[in-house]
Amino acid sequence: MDVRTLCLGVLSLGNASGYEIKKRLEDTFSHFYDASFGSIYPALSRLQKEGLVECETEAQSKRPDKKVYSLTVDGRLTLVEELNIMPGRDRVRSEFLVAMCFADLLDASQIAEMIDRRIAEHQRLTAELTSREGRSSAAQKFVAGYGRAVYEAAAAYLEENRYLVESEALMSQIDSDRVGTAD
Amino acid sequence: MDVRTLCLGVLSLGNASGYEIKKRLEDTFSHFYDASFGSIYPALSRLQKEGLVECETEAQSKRPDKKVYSLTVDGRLTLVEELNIMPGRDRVRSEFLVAMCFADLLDASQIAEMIDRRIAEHQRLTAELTSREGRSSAAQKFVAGYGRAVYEAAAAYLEENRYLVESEALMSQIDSDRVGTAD
DNA sequence: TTATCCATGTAAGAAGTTACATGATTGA
DNA sequence: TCAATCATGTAACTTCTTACATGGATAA
Repeated sequence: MDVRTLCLGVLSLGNASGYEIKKRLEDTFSHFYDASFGSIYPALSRLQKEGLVECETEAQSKRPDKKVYSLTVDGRLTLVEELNIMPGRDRVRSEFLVAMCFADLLDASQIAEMIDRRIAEHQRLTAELTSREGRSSAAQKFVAGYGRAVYEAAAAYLEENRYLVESEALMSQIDSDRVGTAD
Repeated sequence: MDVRTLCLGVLSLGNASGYEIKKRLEDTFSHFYDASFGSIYPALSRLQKEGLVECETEAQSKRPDKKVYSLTVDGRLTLVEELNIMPGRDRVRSEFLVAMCFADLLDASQIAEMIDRRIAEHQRLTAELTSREGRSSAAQKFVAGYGRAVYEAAAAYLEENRYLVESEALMSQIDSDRVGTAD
C-alpha cells in the first residue's frame, strides 16, 4: 500500500485534482497516513500513464490549469484488489514513546511538559474527529470512532500513570535497578 | 529522531553490538519504532566516526568479530539533547484503517476476516507486553502500559462496533448517502 | 536436513520529504 | 502587510529496506 493506492481511494469518493486529494488526505487520513505534494503529483502522473485514472484539464485564469482526475474501470479494479490484500502491521513511529523510554535521562519537569502537551494534543484530535462525525459515511464513522477510542484511552492512561515517570525518587530507584539488569 | 538516536538510547542501557541492538529494538521498541541491520550498521559506523560511541572488537572464531559499542560522554550528551527536543507527532501508517475507510468496496466476509485478525493481533501484542512487564524499569513499564491500554481499547472498540462495516445492508445505505456528498 | 541463531557489512533501490520555481487572490 | 489558499510540478536529498555476500553452530 502506497501513495498511489491512497490516491485511487480518494478518487473513489469523488473526482479531484492533486491539490484537492492532498486536502482530503489531510482531513480524513492524516491520523494514519501522510502524503506530500511531492509524492502525490508524481503518483498521479504515473497512474494516468498506466490507465488507472483519467484527467480532464480545466483552464484557469492566473493560475496553473486544474487537472481533475477520475478513476477508470481499471483503476477501480486495481483499488479493490489492493484493498483486498490482508493489511500488514501498523507502522508507528513515536518520538514521544522513545523519549518516555529514557525518562530517567530527563528532568521530571521536562517529562511533565511532554505529557501535558501529549494529552492536550490527544484531546484536540479527539475533538476534531468528533466534530467531523456528522458529514461522513458509516465506514468513515467507524474509523473515526476507532481513532477516538485510541486517543481517549491513551490520554486516560497518561493521566493515571504519569507519576511513574515524573517522580524523581522513583527515577533514582530505576538507576539502581539498571545496574543489575544492564547487560 | 532517527536510527542513530535510537542506537544511542539502546547503548545507554548497556553496551552492545549492532546485532544485539537490533534484537533489543525488536524486543522493546518494535511497537513504535523499526530498524533493520541495513540502517543500524551504517548508523554505528557514523556514530563512531563522530565520537559518540566507542567500539571494542572481540575476536570470535568462525564468525565475524563482534564489535561491542559503548557510549562516550559526548554520545550521552547528544542523546540527552535529542531526547529533550519536544517530540513531534506520532507517525502512523495503517493499511488496516485505510482498508476500513473503503469498507464499502469490500465483501463483508473479507472485512470480518480482517477485523478478526486485527483483534487477535492486538491480543497477542497485549499478552507480549504483559509477559515482559516483570523485567523492566519503571519507564519501560510506563511505555508498555501505554501500549497495552491502546491495544485493549482498540480491540474493545472493534468488537463493539464491527457491525458498522460488516453489514451489507448498511453498506448500500452508505452508497446512496455518498451520491449526495461526493465531490 | 532444514531452519534459525549468531555476526558484519555493502550496494541497489524504493519511497518519500523538502525546497524551489511561479504567482494571483483573499482574508486577518 | 503578512500569511494562507489555490495550483502544478521538478530536483535534490534523506532515510530506510531488501537482497546479497559469507558461513559455522545448533536445535527441531
